[in-house]
Amino acid sequence: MSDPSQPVTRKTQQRDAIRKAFVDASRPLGPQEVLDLALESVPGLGIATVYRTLKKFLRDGVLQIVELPGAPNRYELTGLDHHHHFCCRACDRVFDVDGCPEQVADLAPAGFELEAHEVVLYGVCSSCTANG
Amino acid sequence: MSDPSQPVTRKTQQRDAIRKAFVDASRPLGPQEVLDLALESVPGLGIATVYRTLKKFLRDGVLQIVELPGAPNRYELTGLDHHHHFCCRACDRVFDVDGCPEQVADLAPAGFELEAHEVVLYGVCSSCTANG
DNA sequence: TGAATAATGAGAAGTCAATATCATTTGTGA
DNA sequence: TCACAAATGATATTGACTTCTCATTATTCA
Repeated sequence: MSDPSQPVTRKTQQRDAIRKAFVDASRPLGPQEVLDLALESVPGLGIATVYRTLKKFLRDGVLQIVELPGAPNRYELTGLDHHHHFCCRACDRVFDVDGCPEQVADLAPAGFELEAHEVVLYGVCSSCTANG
Repeated sequence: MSDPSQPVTRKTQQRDAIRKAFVDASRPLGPQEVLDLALESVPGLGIATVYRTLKKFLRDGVLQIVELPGAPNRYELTGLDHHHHFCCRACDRVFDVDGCPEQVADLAPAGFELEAHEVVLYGVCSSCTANG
């Protein structure tokens, strides 16, 4: 479990706050969003620590990257069921979407080896629809 | 047809070569790919001209942007039928994929307004499969 | 509690795609 | 052919996101 090439991990307020941000949000978060949310728990938290922690959580398998077209990377907790994402064009937040169109696997041209796929929905989320 | 806010458009070797690159390739191209392909027609072509021309072609409706997760923008000719894209992880080229999973429209959560969607396939293209 | 050292915060520095600058070249209509 | 202005090529610059540096702080365990 311990990797001798990595220093011993300590438990810190900052890391707890960052982990908590993901658990509470239940949606993919970008670095700035993580900072904004975690600042509520740890005033003074810096963006550098957010980036460092995201990187560490990736290494540790706590988080995984969510890449979206034309947008900076988001991060989400690992271990979720296969799902896709909805980007709200009004608030720029990203939400999880359950399910997956089965025919996706049939789209690949003949002779192409399909290894993975992404489905990204765009529109307006329910809270923006209500408030907008 | 002519926009008085824009200078008179001239016909140049460079623009012809860039347009030709898209027609010949029949797939989305990134700026560097465009440069590489168009250099065969116009030695000395610069990357700045490629960017300028892509922007102009976007304004003119000749090209449209293809945004892909975690990758720089590609561009493709407008007027194609609705389609999606396949990214080859070996050669990093992007190919068009005909068709669309119909159930995509059903994925959006209740209360969310779906306006558009993207489907991106990842894998190995046929030529890389053959040569790899 | 105290030494060792991991972690942090602030700001500098790096990356990389995309844009701006400017002297030179080239296309176009007269 | 000429004169004007659009277009180009080389390069500097921007802008955003991310990483690095280093002095300081905080955690851990003997």
